[in-house]
Amino acid sequence: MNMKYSRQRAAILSFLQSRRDHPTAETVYTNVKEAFPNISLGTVYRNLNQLAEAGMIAKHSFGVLSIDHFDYNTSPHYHFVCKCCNAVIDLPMAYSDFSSIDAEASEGFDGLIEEHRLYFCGICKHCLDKDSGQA
Amino acid sequence: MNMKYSRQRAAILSFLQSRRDHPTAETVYTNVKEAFPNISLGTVYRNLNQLAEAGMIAKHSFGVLSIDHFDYNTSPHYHFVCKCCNAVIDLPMAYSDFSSIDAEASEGFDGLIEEHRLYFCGICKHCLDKDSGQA
DNA sequence: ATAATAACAATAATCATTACTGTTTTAGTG
DNA sequence: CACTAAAACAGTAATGATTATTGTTATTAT
Repeated sequence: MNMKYSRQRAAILSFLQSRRDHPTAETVYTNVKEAFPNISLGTVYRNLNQLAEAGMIAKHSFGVLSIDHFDYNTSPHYHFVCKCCNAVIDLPMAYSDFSSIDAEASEGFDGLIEEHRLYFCGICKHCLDKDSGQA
Repeated sequence: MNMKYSRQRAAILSFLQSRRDHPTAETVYTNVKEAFPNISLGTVYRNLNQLAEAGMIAKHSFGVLSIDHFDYNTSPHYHFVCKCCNAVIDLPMAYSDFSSIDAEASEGFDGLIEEHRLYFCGICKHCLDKDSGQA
């Protein structure tokens, strides 16, 4: 589990830190490629997964999307996914508002509930404006 | 959009109806194969998606799982995913208990929230019993 | 019975992600 | 500072679930 420093990983982490829009591995790749022209997509995936496993970033897999998204913000919060442009957006709603949800779900259930996964779907502001202009 | 009858689709639907455990396309395939030995996996996928689009079954994609699951029960309800055996289990918790969650999430958010996706993760009864026996 | 079209089986293609291979970096030790 | 073991790299091949394509068969309405 010894994690050695690498300039590529530092660049990946620093890029993620600069973004609020939960980039995909592909997006990280094309951006970090500017500083490291022959970085490999596999390297990006490997480092993103390592960083996520170390708890330094978060990896979000939404059922409605086929691509994973990565987030520098590891504090628990909820997301919104636009079914129109597939954007992933942070919600202002506090995580603590639903902290009791696991206990509620446990009632009448035999297994051990450890966590919940919750996100919201709809149409983002940008797509709403765009579509109303077309109608 | 005209949907013609097919014995294969009827068999797929009838198999799903007989199960409460949200089978995967692969499981549907191997089971329907008994009555239709040369049915194709592509046929199973196509029909499952058609049935889901027609609202006759539900398709569940969980971010923690890489495989889709299909459900004859289309009434909205929540699920539990075992991180040990990957089983998908219905929860007794009523869907209506969280019907106001979309409105809560909308507060302070610009876009249009149309639905939420919620499921729970942990360890199922079966795996809990199995693991305690090993320790 | 016929003809239009949906569905089929078989197979190839897609796409995100992971695994493999031989080389290069890193970091700890003398 | 050289040396060495382990980790990381670039490049590329493989994986696995799902979707698309193709030529044939089944369904349904006239």
